Amino acid sequence: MSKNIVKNATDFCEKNKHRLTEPRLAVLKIIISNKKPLGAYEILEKLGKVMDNPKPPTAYRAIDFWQEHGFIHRIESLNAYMACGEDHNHTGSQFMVCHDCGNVEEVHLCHLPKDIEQRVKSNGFKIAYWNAEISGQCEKCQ
Amino acid sequence: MSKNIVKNATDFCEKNKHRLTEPRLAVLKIIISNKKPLGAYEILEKLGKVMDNPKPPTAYRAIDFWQEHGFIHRIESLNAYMACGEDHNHTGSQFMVCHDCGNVEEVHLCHLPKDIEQRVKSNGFKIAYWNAEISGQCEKCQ
DNA sequence: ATAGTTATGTTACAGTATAACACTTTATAA
DNA sequence: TTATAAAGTGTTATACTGTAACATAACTAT
Repeated sequence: MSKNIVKNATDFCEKNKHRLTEPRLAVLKIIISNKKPLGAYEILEKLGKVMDNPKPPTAYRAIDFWQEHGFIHRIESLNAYMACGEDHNHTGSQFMVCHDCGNVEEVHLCHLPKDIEQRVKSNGFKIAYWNAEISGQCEKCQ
Repeated sequence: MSKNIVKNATDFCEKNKHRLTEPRLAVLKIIISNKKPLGAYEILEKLGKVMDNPKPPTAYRAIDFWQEHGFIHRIESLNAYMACGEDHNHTGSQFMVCHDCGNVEEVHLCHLPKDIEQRVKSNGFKIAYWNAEISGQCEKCQ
């Protein structure tokens, strides 16, 4: 599973002539190997166990890179990042966030639900992508 | 319109025995009187024209107060706050965010769209509220 | 080889948010 | 009616999150 993401990322970089550099690979692995979303400075700290004294921009650049290309998502309400749970590339992301245990699970929907789409289109708005965060209690915490 | 919100807020405070203090009222008015969402430090700066040298917690406390009670919403992707565009109280908020002009418009949907609800329920997740930010281009910017 | 491009290393700082504690105001009730 | 509790503010300091800017290195393609 994690291996699969790394494989996909490697292929992606080759195909698109992006460099799979040390900080990029390390940051991706750190994010993949955590079930819960990680803050940038948590990532940076873990990165420090693998690189010599990395600075914030090193972490942020790698985070931005993977995010731009859809391998990780940012959970806005937590200022945190986690691996994309889908196997295909997509911009925009939807999550269930458990406010008891902090677990976050992706609920990806390829298409904007009709109800919203209708409302948005009636405003003449042209959708690029959409993010949603659904807060509540996960099954385990009930 | 703005008057209406202040009226609603005043009534709300009376009914619920919350105090409509100077910083609270001033912050609400500042947010109401701006069409676009404002950052906390923008609010703080404007607050400084009405109060003597207010500090961040003064602004944040008032912001948190109105947000908790549904009078304003936070736009996570912008770290900014704007008045609720609906006339009724609701937690959770949905917005269209124009990435050209920066305008933000509320598209409130009382109920979570069926597609999402189904996905979420199939995960055994209990929804408390949900936020969405739809990015794209507003009508004017096309 | 050399130029152009992509990416990193580093310093410094900007922007966002909160902990903690002393003080004031308001409501409650002994 | 004063004492007490509860709600809210003032203030200092600091924590957390993110980026600008510039020098250097590593690939790419002639």
